[in-house]
Formats: sequence, structure tokens, C-alpha cells
Amino acid sequence: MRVSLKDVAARAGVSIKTVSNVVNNYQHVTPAMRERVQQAIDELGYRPNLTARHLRQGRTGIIALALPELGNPYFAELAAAVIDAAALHDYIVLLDHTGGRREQEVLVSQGFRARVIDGLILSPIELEAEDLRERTENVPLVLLGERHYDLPYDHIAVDNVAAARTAVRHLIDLGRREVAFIGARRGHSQPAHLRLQGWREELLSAGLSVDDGLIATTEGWGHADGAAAMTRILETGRRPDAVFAYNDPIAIGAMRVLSERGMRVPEDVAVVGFDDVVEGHFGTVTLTSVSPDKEAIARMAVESVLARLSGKAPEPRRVWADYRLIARESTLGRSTQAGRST
Amino acid sequence: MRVSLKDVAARAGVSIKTVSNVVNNYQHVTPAMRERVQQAIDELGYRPNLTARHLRQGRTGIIALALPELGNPYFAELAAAVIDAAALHDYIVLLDHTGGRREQEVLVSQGFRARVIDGLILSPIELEAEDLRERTENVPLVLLGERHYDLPYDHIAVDNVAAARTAVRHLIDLGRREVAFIGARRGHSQPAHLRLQGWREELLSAGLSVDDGLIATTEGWGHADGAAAMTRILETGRRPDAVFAYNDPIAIGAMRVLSERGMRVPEDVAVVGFDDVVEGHFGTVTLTSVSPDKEAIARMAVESVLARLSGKAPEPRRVWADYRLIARESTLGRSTQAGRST
DNA sequence: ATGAAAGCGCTAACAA
DNA sequence: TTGTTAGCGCTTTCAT
Repeated sequence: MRVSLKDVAARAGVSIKTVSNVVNNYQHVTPAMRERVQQAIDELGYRPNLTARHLRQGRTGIIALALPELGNPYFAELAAAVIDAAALHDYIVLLDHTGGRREQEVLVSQGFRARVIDGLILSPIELEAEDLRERTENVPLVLLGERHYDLPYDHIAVDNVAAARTAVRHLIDLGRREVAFIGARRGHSQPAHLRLQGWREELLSAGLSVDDGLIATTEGWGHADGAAAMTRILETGRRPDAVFAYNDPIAIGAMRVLSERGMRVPEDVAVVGFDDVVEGHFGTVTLTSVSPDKEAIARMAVESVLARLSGKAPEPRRVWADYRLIARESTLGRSTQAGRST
Repeated sequence: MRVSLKDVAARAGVSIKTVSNVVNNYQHVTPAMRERVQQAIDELGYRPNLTARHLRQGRTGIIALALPELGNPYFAELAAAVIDAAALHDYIVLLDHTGGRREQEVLVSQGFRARVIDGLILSPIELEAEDLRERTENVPLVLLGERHYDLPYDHIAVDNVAAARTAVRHLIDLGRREVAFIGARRGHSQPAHLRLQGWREELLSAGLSVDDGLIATTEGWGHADGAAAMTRILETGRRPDAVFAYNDPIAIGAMRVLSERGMRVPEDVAVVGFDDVVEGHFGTVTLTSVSPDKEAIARMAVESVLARLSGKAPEPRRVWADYRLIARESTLGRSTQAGRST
């Protein structure tokens, strides 16, 4: 059986309180007493029971992070950043993935899987505002990512419309005129909506026409989806001279198809992705991408949760995280510069 | 303040136990009573306090998973698989990453970060047997991955020596004779030791010479490390006709360097990786790789922890997970077969 | 500086 | 079928 404070107290011949004082580094304990208790602790191999402590304190020191999918390197890298940011505040992270499915996202937002938590950071894909409006769970919730909700929750994201415009502007500046967008999603809810909007706005502001034939939807957000979408566009006979993809895996999947068909990147088709995952730095053609400041996003998300937890948070706010466009070979070509820049 | 069983009981005019019965779906409750209590629950928005339940039950339903780094897609994919496997048993997963640093691995194994857990799955890199021998923490521990320890803990891994031999055999069968190994590590502890050993054994058994000049060490396990190591080999003037890399990111980093120097894969240099991450399926040259059965590893890890938890585990054992070599363009070339095979 | 005792919210043994 | 109660291990007044 596990040893408790009581056992240590008995062993040391003191009260429970004294042991607790030692364990918690309470100031007013005589060195002699501290020594004596510590010895009992060591002999018995006592470890405090955190569950009991949590019950008593009304908090667990755990925050949950629910992401669409860990297989996507962007989310994996983000998860790592959140774990580190939480550790700075002595919090640990419970990880869940939703598959980007609404049903699963609702369950998570309601605390179905993890109710042992002090707070929740959720990156929704299909979740609707109404789902959140019905939320009864009362642990602090912070939203991450692209969707916009007009709801009283903190929301941390890059300005997707502006970032998308930056990406498309880059392509236009390079002289491209037929810019496809890959990664819109089927169905009513459009998580890619804002990036698509940025694509559209920038094309219009450049005096170019917006052609729906150059928008390709995908089922998911992986390499295979990008490959399938690119294939579909090419099979309609369209020959865009540039592609702006919803994210890097989709962009890389698309580049693979271009390569299979003998089209050169960027000479024939320039490609820009989104998320700046490491994978994009090392392909045969390195990938130009919009790079969100993941560390800042993670840090702000954790801090938002903790602020709300301590009650000293301002009203719910939307926070924009930094981003920058990193141009690499998929738009500049290999000769132009060092290919593997960060 | 949060509502408790007591509040609900007062509201419904029944005892605490009755409410508890309803919450836990205890059989012997009259429908009328259930109805009445449920109504009080709904009105008050009661949610059980899991911390209290855990304290009472002596378990939390949480297992921790400590991986070297989430940025490595293999570990990210493995984490996803563990989360799913745990969910099947109503367990949730607390995620931590160690950076593969011994100090951090020791802390994790001692339960420093997360003592709210019922069990721990740890994938060590630098951790030494002696560290584990000194372990005082008593939550079940299951080891994952490549290292071998002669210690009373369950250990789940693919047979790295055999898997490495399979990979090298594949290269030899294709007629390659100068097979480099990239990804050995500096320092005393050699996490890549077994794969290196397999490389050596297979070369010898094929009657080829083992040339230490074809072994390149790396600091880490990422793309950049593979690129640096490949560069180093080439700058010694060596021209291997094949590369076996410790893992896929290293292999992909190496291929990038080959491409920069105008060497063709696989015509000039055939490349085999390890882990079969999705990224390898979509490069300009898709990557031949050893594919461990991640789902099986995750499942067995979770089941091992739970078995030990319930006390009905046999003596600690080493379990081999399945693997297979998946040949793609980086050894077969593009024409030979469909490039993006899974 | 240390001790006694209450109670966090829940489950389960026992009683009615 | 439902109620009473002890206690999981800890922190925290309140005494001493």
C-alpha cells in the first residue's frame, strides 16, 4: 500500500500537519524537526498523493489540449509548444485529438473525455457557434485556429485573411496570373473559409478575375488530399501557373502530382503553403509557406487559460498572433537563394 | 461555486447515495426516483467531480506518455495511436516530451511532472539501466522503443537488428555495395546501436566489408541532422551507392543534399529510411522505409500498463512488434511501380 | 513552532 | 430500494 502523510507522521512521531509543513516547505519549521521528518519520508519512500491535494485545492494543474490531428506536423509542433508553455507555469497537458469531427469537438468542449482539468484549449474545425452557446461545462475554454466565433471565449489565431492575401500577393508579384486555391472544404462549414477569402480578395485587388474552376475542395488536410485535388484540377484541363494551398501537407501532395506529370515547380507552377512545417524545408523543392508564430500562439493560449482561471482576465478577446511569409524554392526556384532557409 | 452531490440531493429531497446511484447508473433505482433525481441534476447543471472520484477509487484513469519529441512525425503518429488505444479502455493520455535528454527522462520516470497518473509509457533515448534501477516511483512503467534494458519492465519494440538487416539486405539485393549508415549518435549511449548493429551484421553476412568511414553520426534525429551527416560523408570524398538512415527525417534530409549536389536517387544512391512516416510517401522521390506497426505498438503498450495495473500481468516481458519493409522510389526508382504506395 | 480536527466530493459497506 | 456514515489523503483554520 502506498504510504500517506499519516504513516510518515507516525514514523516520525509528529503530527500530520508537521509532515505536511515539511513537504510543502513551510517556513516555520525548526531545522531539527525538518531533518527528522525528512528522514521518515525517505525511509518510507513517501510521495504525496496529488489527487488528494487537487481535491483539497480545487484544482489539478492540468490543462487539456484538443487538436484535430497529431499526424499533421503543424499540430504536433504546436502541441510541443503548448506543453512547454504550460510547463513554465507548472501545468501539464492532457492531449486529445478530435479528427476535426464536429461530434467529437462538441464532446471535448463539454468535457466529456477529460473532466479532471482546470482549463481547455480547443482547436475546432467543424464546431459551430451554436454548439458552444449550449456549452454547460464551466472550465475556462480558449479557442485556437482559424474559425471565427462571436462568442465570449478567448480566441487566438493568425489573421488568416491577411496572411492568405500576403501569400497570394507574393505569387502575383512573381507574375503569376492563374492562382489556384487547394483545400477548400465541402459542406456548409468552411474552416478554410478565411484563407479562401484572402485568396479572393487579393486576386480582385490585383485586378485579376476570380475563377471558381481554380478552387479545389478536399476531404481532409493531408498529403493525399492535396494530391487528389491537384489531380482533379489538372484533369479538367486547367493549367494554373500557381497554387496556394490551405496548408503545407496539401501543398506537398500537390507538388508530388505536378512532379509526376512532368511539371516543374516553380517554373511551370509556383506553390505556396501554410504553416511552415519542417517537412517543407527539406523537399527536393523547398516550400514557400506562411509561418505562424507557433510559440507565441502556444504561450498566449496557455496564459489566456490561466488568466481566466485566476479570475483576473479581461473580457474575452480575439488575439492575433504574428506570422510571416517565408519564400523558398517552390516560388523562387533553387538558384535564387539558399534553398534550406529557415 | 460548483454543485456537488449534496446540492443535488437537497434539491431532490433524497440522500446523497441515491443521487450517486443515479449518476453511476446503479441498477436498483425506481424509474420515478431516477427521473426526479435526474431533473435536479439537470436544473443544477451538476457534473461529477472526477478528482474526488479518483481519490476515492485510488485511480485516475490517466496514463502518461513520454516521447522524445513530437516534432518527429513518427512519435506524433504513435502518440495519436496511443491516445486511441487508451480511449478504448476509457483512459486518457497525458503527454510529455523529454527531448531525448537523459536528465528529463529520469525525471519523467520518477514521476516528477505527472504524479496524477495510473501508469507510464516511456520511450527513452539516453536513459540508462542504472537510472531505472534506482527508480522509486511505483506506478507501472512500460518501455517503448529501441533501447534494451535488462530490467523488470515490460518493453515493446520492433526487433531493430532484424529490421535493419532487412533494410540493408534490400539494398544489397539491388546490387549496392557501399552502404552508408547515417544516424549513429555520439557519446557513450547509443540509441541507434541496434540498427547500426543490424547494418554491420548484414554487410558481413553478405561478404561485404564494414567500413567505419561510411558511418555518420548525428546530433539529433531531424532532417537537418541527416542533411549535415550526408554532407560530411560526401565531403570526405566518399561516394556510397546506398544509404541506410536511422529514421525517415534523416533519410529525407540526406536525399535533399544528394539532390543539391546533382546525385540521383536511386540511380546514384539508393536510400532506405526507418519509421515509414507519411511525409516519405509524397516527396519528389518517395522513400523506401521500414514500417513498424505503430497501432500494434500503441495497443500493446496500453494493454501492458493496464494489465500491470490490475495486477494480472505475467512477469515483465519484451514484446516484439511487427514491421515490414515498404519499397518505394528511393530504391526502386519511379518507373518500377506506383510511387505513392502505402 | 506544532497539534487537533474539519472537510474537499465522492464511493461503498452496512443498515433500515 | 434508499439512507447513514466512514474515509480516500490532503490542506487549512484554529488552538496551544
